[in-house]
Amino acid sequence: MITVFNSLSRSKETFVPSSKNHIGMYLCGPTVYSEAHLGHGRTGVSFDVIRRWFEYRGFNVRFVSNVTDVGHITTETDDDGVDRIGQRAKLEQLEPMEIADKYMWSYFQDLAALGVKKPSITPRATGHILEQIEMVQRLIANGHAYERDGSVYFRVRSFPKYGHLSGKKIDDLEHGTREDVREDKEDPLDFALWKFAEPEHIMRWNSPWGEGFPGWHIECSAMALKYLGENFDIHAGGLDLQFPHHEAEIAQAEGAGYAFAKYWLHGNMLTIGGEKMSKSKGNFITLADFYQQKAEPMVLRLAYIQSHYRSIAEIGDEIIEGAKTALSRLREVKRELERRIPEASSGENPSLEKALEKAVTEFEAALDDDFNTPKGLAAVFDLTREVNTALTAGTGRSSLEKALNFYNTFVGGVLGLYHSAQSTATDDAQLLEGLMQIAIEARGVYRQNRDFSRSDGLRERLKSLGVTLEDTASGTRWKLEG
RNA sequence: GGCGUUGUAGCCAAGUGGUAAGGCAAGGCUCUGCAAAAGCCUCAUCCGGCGGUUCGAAUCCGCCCAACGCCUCCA
Repeated sequence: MITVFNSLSRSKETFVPSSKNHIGMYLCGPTVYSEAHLGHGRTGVSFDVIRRWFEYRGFNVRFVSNVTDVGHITTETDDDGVDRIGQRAKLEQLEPMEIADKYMWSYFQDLAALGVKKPSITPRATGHILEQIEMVQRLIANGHAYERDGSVYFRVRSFPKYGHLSGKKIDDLEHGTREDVREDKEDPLDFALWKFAEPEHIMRWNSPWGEGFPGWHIECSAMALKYLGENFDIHAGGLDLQFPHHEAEIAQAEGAGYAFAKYWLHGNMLTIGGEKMSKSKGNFITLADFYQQKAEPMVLRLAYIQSHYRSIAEIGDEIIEGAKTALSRLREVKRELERRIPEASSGENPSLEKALEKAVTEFEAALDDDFNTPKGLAAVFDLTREVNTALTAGTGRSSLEKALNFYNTFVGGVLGLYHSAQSTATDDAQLLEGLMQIAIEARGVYRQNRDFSRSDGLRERLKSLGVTLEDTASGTRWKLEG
């Protein structure tokens, strides 16, 4: 039984899928007008693990995650509000669509490096203009929307549930709203479904209301309904999208007469120096820079997973350093299992069997409980100590095989921590292995002759190239980095 | 101003009524030619502060302090 924290009820609920073994899940993706940063990575990884957990539990997940490639206006109230994609296009002297494509692909690449699985479907807003127009028409017909000078607005007051998801009262909102509102709206709360395109606006489409472009919120409603149908299971996104984006999505979908998502999941933000990392604050670190300057992607993935997806997470250098060591521990135990299993004596190792049973039980309970990855990791590390002890004894092959299976299933399959970025070509890997054997043999001769200055010198030179040698009872082995 | 979240060891982070998981760092030890890896041991009488409820609270209630988030584009 899986329990999920549903933002709609603000409490943990038993997850009841809409059909026995199929789950529909929608995740709001980014607007692709600049490089993805650590925050995008966190949301990607959080919901990737959640998706993988559902799959582990036997569900077939249709995971839809969009990319927003229409440039939306920065502020609705401001006349000098700019279209971010258009602005960037001018800056880089490219077509708006070139900007969208450029950053969409870099986003995919940065997330793929983190081991985030591809969505089942990645719809783009510009590819669903018709669906959005149709939805706006339905909203007008239902009395939830109205047209003004080529723009169409959602009539927030016509949808009493507006504010439920984020726990906001419409009347409180109004007080906080700035007074410099566009006069063409009936109510300052109303939001745009379709915007009239000023002559200088490049991205524009024909519509029943003239040339314009869709509002930000409508794409997700339209695309989620198109690919997941009514009443799908999960709608997810960053907490910063809860209001107004998700609130608007619900209003649009239900206002148009459709049932919408049953569970709303929100991932929390990342902070840097105690402050939220965001594009608007400019205090972000891009994923690409992180990989280049700080650590490999898997270190970041582990750092993310070490905190719960609903908690605020601070990503500092100390955490990254810690994650490096912890990741290496998880990799080493798996490698050592693979090395030692062929030569281990057959049979079971009773204490390891017991530890395995405990680890599986605890890991499953942790992930079933609103995807508690830090708790799941604790179970993994507890087991790791037991496995290393068993490896020293070198007995119980069948137990060691079970342990290896644990790492592959949970650490690799569910947590996704064994994804390797460096896809060294097979030929190169074989060459490297061969060369290393020669180096190790040569050093072995020095060691046999007790010529330690030479053997240590060799080890140092390899170390400076990023190759570490370890002398063990069963011979010398090597690994890259660290 | 409105709504909300958080405060657990040097750092990160679970726990959320029954007496403090896990990771990193630090110190000691075992093994080893040395190193690394691995293992063992140590490392919060205490969970922002003050009161209250209870046989019993980090966990529930109240007040206070601090930080952060949303209310505007944002994962």
